[in-house]
Amino acid sequence: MAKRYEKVSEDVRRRIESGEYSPGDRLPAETALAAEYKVSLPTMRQALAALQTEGLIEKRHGRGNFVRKQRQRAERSNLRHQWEKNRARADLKERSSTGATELDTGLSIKQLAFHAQYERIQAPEELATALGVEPGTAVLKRTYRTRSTNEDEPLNVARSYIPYELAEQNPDLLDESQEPWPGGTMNQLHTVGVEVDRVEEVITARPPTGEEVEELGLMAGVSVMDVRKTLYDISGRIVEVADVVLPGDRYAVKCVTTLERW
Amino acid sequence: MAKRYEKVSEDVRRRIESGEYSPGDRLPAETALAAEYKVSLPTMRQALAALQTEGLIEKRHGRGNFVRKQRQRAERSNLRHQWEKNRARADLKERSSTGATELDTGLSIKQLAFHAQYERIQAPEELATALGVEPGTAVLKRTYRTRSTNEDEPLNVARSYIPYELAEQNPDLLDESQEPWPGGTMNQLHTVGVEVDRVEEVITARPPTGEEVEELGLMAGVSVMDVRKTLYDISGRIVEVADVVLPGDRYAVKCVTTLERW
DNA sequence: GAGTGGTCTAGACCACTGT
DNA sequence: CAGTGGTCTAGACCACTCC
Repeated sequence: MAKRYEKVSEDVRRRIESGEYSPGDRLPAETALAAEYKVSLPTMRQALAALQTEGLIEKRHGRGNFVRKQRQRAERSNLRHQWEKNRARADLKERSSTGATELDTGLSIKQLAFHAQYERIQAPEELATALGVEPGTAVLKRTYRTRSTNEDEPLNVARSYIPYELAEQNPDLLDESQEPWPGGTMNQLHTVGVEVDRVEEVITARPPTGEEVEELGLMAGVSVMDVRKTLYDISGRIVEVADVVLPGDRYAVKCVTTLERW
Repeated sequence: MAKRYEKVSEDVRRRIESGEYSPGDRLPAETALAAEYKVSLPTMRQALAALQTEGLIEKRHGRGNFVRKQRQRAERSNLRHQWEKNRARADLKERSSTGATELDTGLSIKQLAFHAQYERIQAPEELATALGVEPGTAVLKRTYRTRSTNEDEPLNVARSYIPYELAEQNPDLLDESQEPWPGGTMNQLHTVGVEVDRVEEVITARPPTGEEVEELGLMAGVSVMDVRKTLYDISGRIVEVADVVLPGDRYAVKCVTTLERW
């Protein structure tokens, strides 16, 4: 009943969990393992691929198979929205001091490299629905890439969409060279008279696309979280929709809900 | 530069996205595709495996490879907590009418099959930290499995942990035959004098373990979300910790944050 | 039983890593 | 250069699904 590669991967898993190999250790070469378990090389590789998918080992071309270390996760809490709103009306000096991503990661502003790209697009079907506008409406699309300068691995990619009609009320908002904008989106919206009332975030999980594996430097066998954030102003109008892609092994999303008292 | 299996999977992806094959359609047999692309069968299979990992196709043993349909997602909103708290003090009739999972899925209470299992355990290290108690403290562990009676696929698995000291104040809370408890955990806690003040949920994403693939009937190439929920009462004490595993292709987690007004 | 995908083998050759 | 994993082949045989 049990397939050979399953038996093999079970045994290797057992050996890792028993501590015979610790996080960071290199496993014996695939040829050596194949000989030890008396299976062909492709079968051995299938067994190891299963462990990689589970996130237990990490394959490094030309170097070996390594027991994976548990990474420390950055935590992205929804409390950041109140924090950001509070800062939206603060003075320039305070707004410049730190941003929301630094809050998540615990890194200082100098350890984060930041790249923004602006574009004027016409809203396709799905986006128009999300923004509550007619398809084809002009929208300011902003693409952000955040990297840590220590590790060269990127942290996340975000795409933000704002009705063009809203953004053009302040020409500075159309200029990508102003990034990183001190005080973030909440301050930007404040400059065009918008007060944000409610933030809705919808989180889903899926395997990364091949493109994202490249872009985010992901290991095979890692999931990503899609976070779609929708900002409503105090009149109930949607003022921003943003899609953030977070590596599943490096991020946790925290959602704090305070309940009404009895 | 480009590997053959990548070229092949790219082309098949293009053909699917162009609409040559629609969701639900069967692709040609692997042997036929291998011949068409002039690659060996294993290479063809590697190309298809990549598309499976991306969630684009679904392999069905003995039947063929099918273009995957986008499933409808159940949405698990944090508004459910306020909703549940409001019902915790309602009368039995109202509490019995429907529960939080029905709220998420839009299914009626009769379409959901429910299985609960209770256990008294001693808190291991990690759990003790999460509950804010000493390791070894007695804890009531409750395992819930929810299935839809239409589709035979299970919806989710949840494990809940409550300090035993708290649960034993009401003997009914120790009896698994009382499940499904009308009014849910918030009502259960209410019977021992606890008012919940704050809910914290931490969401992470990862590939499923082999066990979960079995248990939740997942396809290979699907991610799962781990939701760790922590309930605080009005004195700041932790009264429940729960771990929920949600299939990434069938669930979305929604987090609504209402901000203070200027 | 015919057709499909799943497992497994034995071995060739390529690409990356470190010395 | 030696050692390691990555790609690819050609083909045998097994397991599942449907008619």
